[in-house]
Amino acid sequence: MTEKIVEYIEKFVKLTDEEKQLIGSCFKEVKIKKRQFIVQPNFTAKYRHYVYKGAFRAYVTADDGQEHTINFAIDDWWITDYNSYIFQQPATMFVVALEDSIILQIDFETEQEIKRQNHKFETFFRIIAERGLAFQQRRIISNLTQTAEERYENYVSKYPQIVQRVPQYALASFLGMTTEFLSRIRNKRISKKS
Amino acid sequence: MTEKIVEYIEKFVKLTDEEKQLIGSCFKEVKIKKRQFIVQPNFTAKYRHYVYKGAFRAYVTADDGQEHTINFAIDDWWITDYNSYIFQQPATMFVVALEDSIILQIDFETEQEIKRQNHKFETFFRIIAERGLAFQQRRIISNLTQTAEERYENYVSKYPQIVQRVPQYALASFLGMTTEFLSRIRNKRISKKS
DNA sequence: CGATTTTTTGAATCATATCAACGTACGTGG
DNA sequence: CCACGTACGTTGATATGATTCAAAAAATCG
Repeated sequence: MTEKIVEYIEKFVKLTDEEKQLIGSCFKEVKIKKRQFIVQPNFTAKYRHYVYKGAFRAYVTADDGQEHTINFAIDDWWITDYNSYIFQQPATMFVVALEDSIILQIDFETEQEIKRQNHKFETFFRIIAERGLAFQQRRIISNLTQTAEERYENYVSKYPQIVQRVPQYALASFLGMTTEFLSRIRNKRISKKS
Repeated sequence: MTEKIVEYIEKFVKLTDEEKQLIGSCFKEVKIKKRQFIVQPNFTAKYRHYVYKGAFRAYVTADDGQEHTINFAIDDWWITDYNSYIFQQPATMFVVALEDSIILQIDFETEQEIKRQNHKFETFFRIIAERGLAFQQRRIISNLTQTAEERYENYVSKYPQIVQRVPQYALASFLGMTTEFLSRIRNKRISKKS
């Protein structure tokens, strides 16, 4: 089961058989049922989660009770409350399974240890942090420059696999609009096409 | 001049005198005049810039010509188009000096080399990427959950030094609103206070 | 100083939210 | 495997936060 994550890591840094063995052993496989939480507010996020198979949604709830989706993660993506995990502070986000899923998780202490021990793992985590940074920068730009409809069209064309797998209210709150408005956008689009 | 950046790096990783010497020599000091660009669209961002003294603004221009501020950087902050720098692809952003400034810049190849050579530098850049990630996550949450007025109040209380130093139209576009609307918010606030 | 850039103000308009009600689909227990 | 309840998506009417445009006022700069 850890073969997949080793393969993933090898896309970024070449590993010896011994290193593959080591890094594989750092991750624990966990089955998560739909609607189960893997991160909750006020608890420190102890793990960084790699999605082996399944789908997750990270969100916050505003003062008025509304949920705002911060991120999605499906097969081969990572998810956690980074602010909580990196600084080992209480989380502000929920991370919940949208389907029955399998994750591979590494805990904070173990991650620190293997980064300290082996330059290659330090490099690997540096690379995924940088990629996350670039990814989020693109999202910030999209949010600032595009209308609700453009953000939706853009997201559908870039991440069709996610659009298909997540509930519409979650997608709407990710894109910064209400469920109702997203519904109207979709209907408009369908009637345009036909 | 490079003492300051070495001191900054030492906050995250302890260095020997030799390493201090080495990392200091990787940065080049450059004076930048107000309104001068250090990153421009279509050119690959060759450098990561540390602001020794001064103020910068990173922004994109949308199809309709409107400018949207992506980031600010003042003394002791870093700035570049990360998407361009990390992947060495053509930039989409401008980065411009808001005042006469002094920066310390490291070029992509040099950075790669010192990260490869010394575990500590790899660690350092991993840490700043992670912090950037956490920082941007907070911004995304703020944009999704708060009204224009709340975003402004929040930003003023967290980054008063920046609010004081950047033009209002730049701040407005950073916070995702028009200059006019920000002006109205500020006036409302002043009259409330008195 | 005059010229340019930035901020302010007012009025009209627009994109999106809200609220309420209804239709649909799904998953869960019997 | 059906039926029921809850979760999800749609639609219409109305409300509102924020934008747009235009023009004046204020601040900054050479």
